[in-house]
Amino acid sequence: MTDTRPAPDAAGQALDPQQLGAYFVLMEAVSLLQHQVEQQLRTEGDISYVQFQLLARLAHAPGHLTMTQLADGVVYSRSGLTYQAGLLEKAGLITRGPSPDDERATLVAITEDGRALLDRVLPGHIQVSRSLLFDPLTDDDLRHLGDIMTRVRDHMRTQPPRSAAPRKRRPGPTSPPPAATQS
Amino acid sequence: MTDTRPAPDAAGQALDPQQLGAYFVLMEAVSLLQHQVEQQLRTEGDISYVQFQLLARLAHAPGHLTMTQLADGVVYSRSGLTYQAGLLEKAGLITRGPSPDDERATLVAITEDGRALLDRVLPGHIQVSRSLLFDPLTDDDLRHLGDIMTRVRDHMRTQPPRSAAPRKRRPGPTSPPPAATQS
DNA sequence: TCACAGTGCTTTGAATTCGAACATATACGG
DNA sequence: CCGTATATGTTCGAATTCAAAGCACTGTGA
Repeated sequence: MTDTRPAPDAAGQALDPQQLGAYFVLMEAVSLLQHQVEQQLRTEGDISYVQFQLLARLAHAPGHLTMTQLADGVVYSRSGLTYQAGLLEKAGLITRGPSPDDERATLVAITEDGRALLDRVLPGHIQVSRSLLFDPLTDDDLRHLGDIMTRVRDHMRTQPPRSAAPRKRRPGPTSPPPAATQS
Repeated sequence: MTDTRPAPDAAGQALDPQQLGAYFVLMEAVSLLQHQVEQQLRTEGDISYVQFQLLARLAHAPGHLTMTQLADGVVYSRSGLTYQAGLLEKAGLITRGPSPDDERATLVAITEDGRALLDRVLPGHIQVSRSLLFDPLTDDDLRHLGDIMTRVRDHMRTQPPRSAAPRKRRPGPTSPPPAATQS
């Protein structure tokens, strides 16, 4: 076998096969889960997983949310959100209106129909998740999994800019050259 | 099924809030991770995550793989794989050829250029994964995560057929299939 | 040999997604 | 008060994805 394994640049360690394996199996399992979940949502509520996420976040939000807040919460590009919001508004599941404070902002809220749809699909959604994800896990596994992923999520949320924000507020300790975009 | 009618608002659900939380945070964290990883692969190797997965699987495979084997391994529709294989072949990263045994089968293999590309992007790929995923985790966390997701993956792999849309059991209005679905 | 079901892959059409460019609105410095 | 930079949302074009339909081959039974 050709062992073409060039030593990684400077800082390179031989990659932990255990880390690599955990990472790959994580991505694979989530992909599988997402496919099944998507199919379930489409069958029962005729919505996609993204739309489900949007509705769920709006349902849990206190009042209205701006488009950017919503996109950030769901890990989504703003243009993609515009598209989905158009669909959801046309379906009567959400409302879009101007903000009294900022003329440029658009406030989004869920409608009663949206809440009803969410309530209708949620049980089945949970059932699928349970049979695929929770079934082979013990309570301890589940607690550990939630704990682990929460830490990972929080860690990632502090690191990178999301959606398309070039620089909202980025206290980067090692990013002095913001690539002077001046003319 | 019919008595599951909890209050629409938060709180009272027959659904485990802990399960739900673990599930949601899992999906969110993986989404974030995938976005970052995708960006890294695009920057360093000008490939998508799917293409990276395909190359990685081919690199680890003993010889050639059929399209279906490859699609199943990567959680992918076969038509989508045709598209990506076309791109990868055009880029000279893989080869497609007929099978000596089955005329209808297409055997796929990675080229030297493909291996070289993989070796070039892998270190950066691992670095991103490490800084985002492994960094906030202990070795024990990582071991547990790999174990958990492996079990979940295996569990899901036994349940539903992926990619290969079961054309075997066509639920036609006539001629009920006489079962006996054996491999 | 022939018909027919089963398998492997590709083509097609529609839907979804993102990044870049755009129009508008706000904040800041002079 | 103007001029520039920044923020917000939308539009546009390109890329990607999937399911359904189609084509080609295989294997089995009559």
